[in-house]
Amino acid sequence: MTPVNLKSLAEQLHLSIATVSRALRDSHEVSEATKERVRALASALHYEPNAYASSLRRNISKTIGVVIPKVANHFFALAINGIEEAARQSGYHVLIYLTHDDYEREVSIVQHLKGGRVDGLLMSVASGTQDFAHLHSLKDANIPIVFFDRVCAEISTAKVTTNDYESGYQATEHLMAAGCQHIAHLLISNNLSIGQYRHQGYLDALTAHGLPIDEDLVMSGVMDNEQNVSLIRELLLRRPDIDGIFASVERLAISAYRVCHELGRRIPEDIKIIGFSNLEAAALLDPPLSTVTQPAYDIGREAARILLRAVEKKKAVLPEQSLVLASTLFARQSTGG
Amino acid sequence: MTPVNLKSLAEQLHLSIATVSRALRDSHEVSEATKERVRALASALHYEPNAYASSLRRNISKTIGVVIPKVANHFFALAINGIEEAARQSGYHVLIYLTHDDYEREVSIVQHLKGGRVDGLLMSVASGTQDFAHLHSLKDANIPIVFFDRVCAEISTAKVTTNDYESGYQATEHLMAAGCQHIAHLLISNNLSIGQYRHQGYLDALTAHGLPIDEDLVMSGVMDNEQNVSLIRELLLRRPDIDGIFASVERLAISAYRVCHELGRRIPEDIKIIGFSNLEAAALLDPPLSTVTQPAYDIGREAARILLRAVEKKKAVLPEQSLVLASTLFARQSTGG
DNA sequence: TTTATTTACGCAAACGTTTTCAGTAGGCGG
DNA sequence: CCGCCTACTGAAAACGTTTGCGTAAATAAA
Repeated sequence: MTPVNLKSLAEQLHLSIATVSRALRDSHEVSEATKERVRALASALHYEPNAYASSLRRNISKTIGVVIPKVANHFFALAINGIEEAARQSGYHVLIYLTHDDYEREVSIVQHLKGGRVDGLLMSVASGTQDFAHLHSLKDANIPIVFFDRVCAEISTAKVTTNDYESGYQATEHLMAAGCQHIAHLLISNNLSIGQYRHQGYLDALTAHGLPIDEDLVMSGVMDNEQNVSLIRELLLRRPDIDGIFASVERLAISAYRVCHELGRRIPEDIKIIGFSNLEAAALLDPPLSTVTQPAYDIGREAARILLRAVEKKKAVLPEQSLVLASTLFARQSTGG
Repeated sequence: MTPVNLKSLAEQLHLSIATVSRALRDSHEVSEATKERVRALASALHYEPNAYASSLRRNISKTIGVVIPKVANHFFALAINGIEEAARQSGYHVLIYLTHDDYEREVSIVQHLKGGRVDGLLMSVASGTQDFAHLHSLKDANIPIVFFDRVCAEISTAKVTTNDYESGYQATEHLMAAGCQHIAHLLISNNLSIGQYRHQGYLDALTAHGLPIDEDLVMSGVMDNEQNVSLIRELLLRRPDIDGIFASVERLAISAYRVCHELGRRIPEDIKIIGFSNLEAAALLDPPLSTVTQPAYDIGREAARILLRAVEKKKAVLPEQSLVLASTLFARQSTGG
């Protein structure tokens, strides 16, 4: 049971290792006849080049890392789909890491990745991340990084997002057009840039339409869903005047639904809800949920493409660049239909 | 800007490469004092060992591959979550590959993985896969494989599933208890073992309760959702006597909902529906969907644990072994409450 | 014919790590 | 003083691949 590697192939073909290697990489330095012989034997023996030897020698891993908070979330699942597609097309492999929105884990993951395991990194930062030293240090390790969705303003590199500000603005405007006067905003932990942009859209929309800004109507979600349900319940009980909810993240919209059902608030009669969401089943909810739907697959795919272009050109540091893909607002019954 | 590797560390410390390597791996052959010096410098310079050099030398990649049909599916998303957790705990990395239920892709992926990129493989087979040569050949490459959910009966190895037969039986029984007499079964492409088990449960439940078996009520889903909607519409129009639907895969339950809404069939008054599903929002659908919910996270985590144990022991081939984790039936309004 | 040039291949050195095998020094009993 | 053991360290050979350089033969240019 001799191993099937360049050496064994070379011996059987009475060629040197170098020639076999070159033949398999289709080098012009090898005659067509020889290439044919080599390829024939290689495929007969099911030769697969050792990825690690190749990576070590060429200092290229043909692998990208994807660091995201979670995967059990339709947005990220779709994004991974797009990433995998782009990677596959370019012959790259995809390593997945979940931070669970934990800063320590994020740091630890990034630190490990500097060992050369990946040629580049795609990332959506954890909501708890405030210090970006671990990300800065990637540049020293010559690893390009592209942020998607949850970008990091402090790092100058390429970023792919959706039009968070406009989407927040539109969603709020949509609620106002439906007659809402007291609109709550449920947002994700507020040190995330996307939360800030969406929130700014919400604020500006209110102001533009002459509604007062009331910070008491703004709620930051936490990690735990049950806790979010409690928080929303408290909010709705404390402020019975709330007649509209803008949830800028899917989980919070779902939690808001639960609370409304529980408290007997009718949607959309008593309270209207719109949420950022990629849920396929949004149209089947009771009632169908109006959504701002992000082009998650495209965001993932474009982020990966940008990263891969940089990797191929060995550009460790990407120019500050923002690609913004528009979200779509689907008006359904939860905002009056 | 000298690279920070064993060689540079050794030079700065006036030690040999060997000693530095041993110190970092906490070998007993190195004095505590030396270890301390080495560790101090290593962490000061943020030394990260080159994963590829290490993998090449030790013939161990500390990486497992996960090959699944898709990720934009709550079951697989949760499974990945469990897999990542188990892998992280053991210091392993996770490579993700999506087959999109395409046999050719599955073969190509598996073939590439034999290059030593992974120490082991977790897999849910594509629905189109009929030939298993590519999987058999993994044994030659010394790569252990563990199947989860969509297992492959032809390969003898460890498998982690849910109790598909019993779940199909229970779901069907649940519909009958709710008064259904003409129960359709929407199942995933029928060469998958899980589809067969669930279907057998359905059949046996019907027989056990004296209902006739009618093959015209059994529908195999396809890849495209829109096409599934058409198929279901045809079925319901052709057989207006259908008063219960057992969808043994989430997508088909969602599609069934769409068709019922479209055709004006009331759920549960006219037709009752239960589906395999991991959708968090199932309880918020219109009406709340009764589900058979699989322990997706646990399935992923346990499959990974079994695989990792084998990998650590360098057991390339795992004993035939089945771990069955029970699903839970949640009765909601779609079957009468 | 001689001299360039091309073509086709081999040698050997990397890449960074792990590990086997030796080797040195000091301590200790005899 | 000799031999031996222990404790530490170093030299060097792997792992499988890629690639700069050298070289022989074959072909083209002069």
